[in-house]
Amino acid sequence: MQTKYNIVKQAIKSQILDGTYQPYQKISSESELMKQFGVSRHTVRLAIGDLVNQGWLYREQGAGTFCADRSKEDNQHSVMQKNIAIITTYISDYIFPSIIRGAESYLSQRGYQVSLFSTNNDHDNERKFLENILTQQFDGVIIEPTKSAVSNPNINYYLNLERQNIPYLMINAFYDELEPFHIVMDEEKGGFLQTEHLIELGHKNIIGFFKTDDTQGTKRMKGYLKAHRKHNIEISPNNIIPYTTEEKAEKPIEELQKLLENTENRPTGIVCYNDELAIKLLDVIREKQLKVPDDISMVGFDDSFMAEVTEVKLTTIKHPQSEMGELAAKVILDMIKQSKGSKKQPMTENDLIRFDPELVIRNSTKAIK
Amino acid sequence: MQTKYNIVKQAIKSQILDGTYQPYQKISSESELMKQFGVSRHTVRLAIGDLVNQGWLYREQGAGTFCADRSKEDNQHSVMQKNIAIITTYISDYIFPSIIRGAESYLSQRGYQVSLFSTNNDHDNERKFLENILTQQFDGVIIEPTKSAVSNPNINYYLNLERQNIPYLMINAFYDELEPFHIVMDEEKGGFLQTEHLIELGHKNIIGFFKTDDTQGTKRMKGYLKAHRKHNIEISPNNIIPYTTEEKAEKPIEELQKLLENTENRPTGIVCYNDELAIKLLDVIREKQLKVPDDISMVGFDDSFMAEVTEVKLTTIKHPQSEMGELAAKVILDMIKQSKGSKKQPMTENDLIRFDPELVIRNSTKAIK
DNA sequence: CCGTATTTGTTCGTATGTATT
DNA sequence: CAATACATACGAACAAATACG
Repeated sequence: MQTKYNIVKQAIKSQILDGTYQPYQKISSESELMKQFGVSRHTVRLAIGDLVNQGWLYREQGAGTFCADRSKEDNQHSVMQKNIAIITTYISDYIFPSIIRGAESYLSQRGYQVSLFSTNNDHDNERKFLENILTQQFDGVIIEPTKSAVSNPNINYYLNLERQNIPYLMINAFYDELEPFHIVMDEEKGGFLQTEHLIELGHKNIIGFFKTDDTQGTKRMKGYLKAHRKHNIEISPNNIIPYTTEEKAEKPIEELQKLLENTENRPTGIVCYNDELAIKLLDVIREKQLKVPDDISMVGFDDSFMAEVTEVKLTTIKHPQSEMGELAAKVILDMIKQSKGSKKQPMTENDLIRFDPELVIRNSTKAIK
Repeated sequence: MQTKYNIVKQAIKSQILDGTYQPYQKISSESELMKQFGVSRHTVRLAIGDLVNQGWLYREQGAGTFCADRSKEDNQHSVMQKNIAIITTYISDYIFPSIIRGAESYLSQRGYQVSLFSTNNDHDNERKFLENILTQQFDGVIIEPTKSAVSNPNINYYLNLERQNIPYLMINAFYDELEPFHIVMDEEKGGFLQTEHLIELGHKNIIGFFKTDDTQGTKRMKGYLKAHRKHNIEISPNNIIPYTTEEKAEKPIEELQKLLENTENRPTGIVCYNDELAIKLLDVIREKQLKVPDDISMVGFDDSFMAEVTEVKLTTIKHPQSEMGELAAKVILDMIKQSKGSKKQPMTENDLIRFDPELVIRNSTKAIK
């Protein structure tokens, strides 16, 4: 017991216990302790190392060694695995697997474990998962909001996450009421680019298909309207076709069939909510013996693998997919670090990262004759 | 993570997890480890120190360092959440998201939490995840084997899962040496059906593209050969084109381009490893101004959404995807129940479930003139 | 039981790298 | 950019406990 490092250890521990060092307060640096106790640096490090392992102190490279806060010493976190939860709407949706991949690979390389939850766009499921996450020890949560355009009944659960100091961030969309940290695309600009591209090619009769139960769809629609206004093109209300998740399998197809039967005033351009829909509508157009892009131009959204799968390579908007996932992973780890670093950052500036959309021109669009 | 002491640490931990070191067994002495890893004693002691702190080892002065017994470790597991791990090769691969969805929805409805790991078809990653799973408290594991056709260096980890009484099952393929419970398709029959379909349509010159670093590919190839033999059709060795995961982006495309240049003896049928490849090869055929199915018939595999995405709707083999995931989830829960029910079932009968493949005929195949 | 070799424990010195302020 | 503080790594020495012939 009379080892030098043990003496140093006891001395430091005493100072913690008698309140000389308060939680989050910096203790003497290693070189100061060397002088104080007249021992080598190695000995000091041994002493501090033991105290760190026992949860009395924590070290920060470049900054110093600090007194830990043992007041909220819930569980045995020291040995616990680091856990991140990802809540998505649809696991097998064609975009989200890539986002998950980006996040999973970044996180697992850093020793985090990723748990996956899929709401199937149902608020009840979302609630169940949030309860789950609150009950357990998750270090952070990445959420793709369920039905982001309609009001969310689970707001309280998110507020509870904040209260429990569990960082979360939203991806693709976010609930307005919460003003959470979020990573999204500039959807409105995306919709604008889609539409303006067609307008610049001379199209005037442009149909827009938008899924309007998430904010992505409503914002893309806004961009569609904006492009029309900017170029002083009149919009027929019939040219906007909104649909919900439940209707997505049928309604857009039926509506397009109706529109194409009207031979005299047939639309020449189509703005699609995403590539998936574009591919489906392509089939409708083929059935009517029409050609893309000769008879009708169409623009997709997401630049998913689907864009290059058919004989018609889609003009579309680039979605950063896996980079977005990786960034989300990076940001959530930052947030975790900050939330553990004592005082909360006031989050003054814009709590968001917005990706700029980019038009990828392939051959589903063509200038009008 | 690439610090020397961390390398030593991981190496020792691996040997604990793969069973090289059993509880209470003495590990190499510090001086031996110094020689083994070519590092200083200080570094070795750092590594061992960490592992001691984490409860993997314990030291006895004068005697040595020993492997700890973690089996009867405290834990309030009874209150713990139920956890299932899923290890896949590629998260965003076009089939696997559906399988995961099936499993996730079944498991989460029953209060289990699903953790996801993606190996990117790399054995090192697989090992890392297995170590992870062994370290924590998982109730069961669903695994899509990485590079199932080549011998697996992580067998010891699977054996350790058994030793720790953690049930696991394999999906899509399995490692032969382990004889694990597994859920697969009858891949050979699938390959047979693909090929026989073309033969019955009068095709004789049929190219087969097979990814041969997983067992699915080699078995489908076997079916391809069997169909030829059954119908007494000679096989040119040049008609079989094997490729590995690493080559999949280039080799099949280049090989097909070469084959199509040979105008006098052009193949009339193509059997594809999967729909994804079929779609890619379709592009090659289009470039050569040839038509599917008029000039060339092709058969895909998996009946994924890709099969109906182009103007040519693929004839393909139906893959049960999400049902397979759900079944895997069901079975793993059964296995967990059994493993907790004291005595092990002898697993007498066939420890497997095999899905029967089914041909889906669309319009990428046509009788030869 | 003794003595010696082995093995871990403690301590010092030195040097270089990397993160923070 | 420079100074500061912790992180990693090498080398050396002696102490204390243990194993074993």
